[in-house]
Amino acid sequence: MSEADIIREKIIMAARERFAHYGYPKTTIAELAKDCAMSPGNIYRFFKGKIDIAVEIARREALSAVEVLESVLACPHRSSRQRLEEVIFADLRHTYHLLENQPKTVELAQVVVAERPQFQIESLRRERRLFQRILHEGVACGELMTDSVPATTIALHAMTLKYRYPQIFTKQSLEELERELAHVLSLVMRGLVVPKEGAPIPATQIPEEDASLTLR
Amino acid sequence: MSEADIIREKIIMAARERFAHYGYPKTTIAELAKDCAMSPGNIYRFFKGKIDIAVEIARREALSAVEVLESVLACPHRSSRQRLEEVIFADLRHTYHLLENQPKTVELAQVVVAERPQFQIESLRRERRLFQRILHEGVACGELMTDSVPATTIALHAMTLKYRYPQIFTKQSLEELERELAHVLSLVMRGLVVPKEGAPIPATQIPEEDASLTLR
DNA sequence: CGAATGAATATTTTGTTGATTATTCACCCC
DNA sequence: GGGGTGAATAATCAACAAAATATTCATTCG
Repeated sequence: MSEADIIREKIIMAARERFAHYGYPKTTIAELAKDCAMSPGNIYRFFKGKIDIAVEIARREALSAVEVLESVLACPHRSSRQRLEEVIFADLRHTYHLLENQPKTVELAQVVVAERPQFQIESLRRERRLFQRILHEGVACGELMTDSVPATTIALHAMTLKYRYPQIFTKQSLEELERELAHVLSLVMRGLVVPKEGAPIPATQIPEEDASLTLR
Repeated sequence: MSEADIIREKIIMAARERFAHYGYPKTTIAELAKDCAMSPGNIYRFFKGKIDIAVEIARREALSAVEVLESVLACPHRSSRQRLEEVIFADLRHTYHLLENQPKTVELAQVVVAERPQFQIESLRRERRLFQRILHEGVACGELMTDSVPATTIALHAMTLKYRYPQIFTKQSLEELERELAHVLSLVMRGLVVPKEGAPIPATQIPEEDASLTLR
């Protein structure tokens, strides 16, 4: 790691602290500079502007969130259906807890999205890719059936939109949202899962909160 | 209709005009009063406040929108599946066109919802009831299958959320949204429709724009 | 000469004031 | 006295000024 990268990290760490404690707008470049024992001007040798520091922090946050979700893929003894369901539930819980407990992190994300719409598009794309991989696997091993994996991915993603931005739409509690999501998934799975020997497709069960899937 | 009701109507009509032309915030009570050849104070004998005039207008708008959708119920020669699909497509198109062509109407709705959150809850409830009726019929006549009509209603409603507030989430064109919605509905219907004699459940076709289902 | 500074400038936010507008109410009219 | 008025008051908005902050860049430092 080059000298420059180390300084860059230092700035990011200082910003992470301040953004988390006081929020993005209340954090000034002058303060950040002081934290890093440098002049305000010097910050600009490492970042084009204040917003770019926020973008980098939000990008890492988003990447680590998807990585956690990806651990579901590696986990054996789970059907494709279970994987899909667990990923979607984990996502709901993660966002819900963020909204509840880390308002400053959410605020940061909102500022970044407002300034850089591309950021959200890419985050959503990453998540869709995860869905798509699970669907692909499921079709390959005969657990799932679909005409078109890409089309089903988009449909699945659109159908679960509400559970990706909870609280924005409703004031429902996490419990309500989970119950509702279970119904949504039950319905979807009836059209997606290959039935086993005449047995009907069972309803979705709300999975256990898995600590390893809970961020932070 | 009592004398008071007639005056009330006069105020509503005048407000409708002005709200549509100049928007809610730019319309003053004084102007409204002048339009109705009365004093500003007299308006308050018919409405508790300015916002209540907007609520009444929005309420009528919402009721007439649902009424138009209800005409699908009366229409014969259509399966329950078709009815559900047509209602959801009509809703998407209606909202999309509103957003595109009647920004002032949308603004009015936003003001009302901001001030009276209950308004939105009730509008959504009305729509859900419509879904529920179609589902009920479909189950009764053996076209649809579900464990629980109420649960499926809620699920269906949640899954199609994106198409009820298009443009708010994405910048997709109506054509894209319709294609996407068709995929969503295809997937859902596979879990909802009773198959006919071993024949697979066909994919959803994007219905014709039906002039009688297009408001205004 | 590249790295860093901090004063100078541009932009954004905040605060203040005056004007506009919503709402009330004491009073009038038929 | 029910139906209405319009001036008085309260609340909100808009325009502007002041302050704070982001960003730049000529200059200094090592």
